[in-house]
Amino acid sequence: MKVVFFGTPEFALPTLESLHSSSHEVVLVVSRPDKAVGRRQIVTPPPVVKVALERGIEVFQPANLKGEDVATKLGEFGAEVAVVVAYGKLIPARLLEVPRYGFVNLHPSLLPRHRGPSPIQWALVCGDRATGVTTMQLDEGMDTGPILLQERVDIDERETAEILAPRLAELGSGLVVRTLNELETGSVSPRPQPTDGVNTSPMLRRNFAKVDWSMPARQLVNRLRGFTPWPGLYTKFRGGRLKMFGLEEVKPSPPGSEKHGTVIEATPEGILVRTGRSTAVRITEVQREGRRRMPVDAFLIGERVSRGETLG
RNA sequence: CGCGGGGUGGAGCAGUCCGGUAGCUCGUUGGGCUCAUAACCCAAAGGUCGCAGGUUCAAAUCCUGCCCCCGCAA
Repeated sequence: MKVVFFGTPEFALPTLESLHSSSHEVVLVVSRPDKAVGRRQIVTPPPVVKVALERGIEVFQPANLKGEDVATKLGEFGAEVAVVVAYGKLIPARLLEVPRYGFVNLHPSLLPRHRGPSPIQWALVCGDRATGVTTMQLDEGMDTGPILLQERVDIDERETAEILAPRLAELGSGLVVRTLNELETGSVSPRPQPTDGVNTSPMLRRNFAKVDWSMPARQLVNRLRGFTPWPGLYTKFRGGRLKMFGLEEVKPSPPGSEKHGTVIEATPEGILVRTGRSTAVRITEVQREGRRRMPVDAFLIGERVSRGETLG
């Protein structure tokens, strides 16, 4: 099939690559405009654009999809199907009818769970033991379209979004190719999403990174897993930010009734901090502003932290 | 030119404003104490103070340029 690919960040790369080397033909890549990126604010094309150009695929980066030219473009390139993987903007309903096979979307969750913009992260934050990838037919709603294929994976207890995302990207790339194959042969048909277990999660925000020590330990650990590498998790420490990279639940919970965020103990093993519902966490890896990331024993040599000090 | 912090023995930091023999904690090595120890005591080794240039009698410290790391913001 002639495919128009909509995608922007790294997550979309495996699917683009898989399609490119499949029996289908990627005739056009639609991506978001270049933007200023990094510490120096250098205007850079999205990952998908870089790869598309390397593969000699035509690229289109409209500021928005509302204009007439997008539908025209799809027609021009003879698109039979559009594949959307983390494009970054809602596809206007008007466009959905243009390709014969419509728009196929890869969504990295087991829909209808974790609809919305950051399903991988929220699966971790929620402490899910499994997640997956879903291909679906886009409709005018937000991740509400009928399901085509779905594949489930277990989540490792220590896994972070940084590890899980590429795993799902890889898994999803295969699923997308399979979906197109089956659409072509007519061996798959869209079925409506179950009405049970619907759940929509919000976009991750920068301010989620500030730790709320009144949350129970387990939840904080899960948030760190989901928020790695972005937006991360930090607390206030002596007037600056202290990013946390290693966090574990302390079990059994040490007794005591300190206020949330109080240091119970600081040893080379870690900084024990009181958290919600009488739980506690152990911080094992940190990074101060302007400093390098380091294990907590190294941190404690330069910064004397003692019991009773409060964080946050 | 988006804002800002940092680069000092193996590790983490202080010293830089107000130039004048490089310091702290940890680690390492040797010795001691001890039934014993990751604990304690004593001693030692280990540094072109990111790189280059400049000012000065004298530069980690002041000036200029460059490299690298990081926080914020996007």
